[in-house]
Amino acid sequence: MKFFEKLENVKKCPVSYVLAVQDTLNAFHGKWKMPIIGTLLFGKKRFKEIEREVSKITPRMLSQELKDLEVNGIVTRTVYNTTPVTVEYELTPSGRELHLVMESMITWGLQHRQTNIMENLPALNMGRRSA
Amino acid sequence: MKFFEKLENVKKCPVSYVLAVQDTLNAFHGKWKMPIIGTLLFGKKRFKEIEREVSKITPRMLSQELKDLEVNGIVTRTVYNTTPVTVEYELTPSGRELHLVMESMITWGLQHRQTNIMENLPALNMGRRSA
DNA sequence: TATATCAGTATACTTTAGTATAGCGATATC
DNA sequence: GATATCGCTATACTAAAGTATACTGATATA
Repeated sequence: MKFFEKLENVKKCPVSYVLAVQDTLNAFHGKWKMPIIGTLLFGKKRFKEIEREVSKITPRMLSQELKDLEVNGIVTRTVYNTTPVTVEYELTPSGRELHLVMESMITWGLQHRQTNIMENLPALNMGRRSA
Repeated sequence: MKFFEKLENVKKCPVSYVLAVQDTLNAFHGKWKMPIIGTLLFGKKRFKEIEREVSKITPRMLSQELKDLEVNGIVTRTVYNTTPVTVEYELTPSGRELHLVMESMITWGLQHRQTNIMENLPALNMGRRSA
């Protein structure tokens, strides 16, 4: 995927690429999906486990986001007929592949901080996203 | 950056990585930053040019997002002393590097659609983000 | 009998994000 | 003299995202 290496090629950027980017941003959309996916990269987890590990999330938000991720093919939900009921959430293969996107984000983020931390510290206080 | 290749390593994931991911998501945060960055990958542009090329954006949002991107070190703003005044927006080197993140998003998005389009079409209607 | 756990849902609320519309002052064109 | 362009800002609004708090029913533990 070296398509953008020649910047002229950006002009040939097809609609399907725009949709692909949108889908990816959607996977991380909102305040909670990233930490949820992050914790599930460690392995499958139950509802209450995720709730405990994702700091400050309410059950309402967790429930909503897990449904969203399920509908979008990023996690699977499995109910076990125990008492009380056990529900396990696990990343799909596609969901697990998100770690590649996260790696590119880590690379960019680290580089960006390095090149900006000298000149304009205030830049890094932007974080609308940070609670 | 093969850190996550061994999944056990995820457990060692340092705080700086979390911040890096947050910074990157921040760069794309909201409805408009992605299309703005996208259009600026073609080269530097003036305010009105961007307004024309990013469909349906209002000057209020464009102004706000450009400020945000500037403060975050992703675009530069240059004022030329012409009449009427000319203002040019351009991606910083760091901003240009975002195309790597976008590539990984394209790769994931295309793959994800391929593996999901057979089984559950409804999944791809999720798009909260799409206007 | 009282309390806790499981996986959530219900209701009401606050905060943040985005939209709609109008306007600025200087200059250039009709 | 009327209108258009430049790069925005001001005000008022709607819609979306997120929070707070309480609650469910079955079971297990104290």
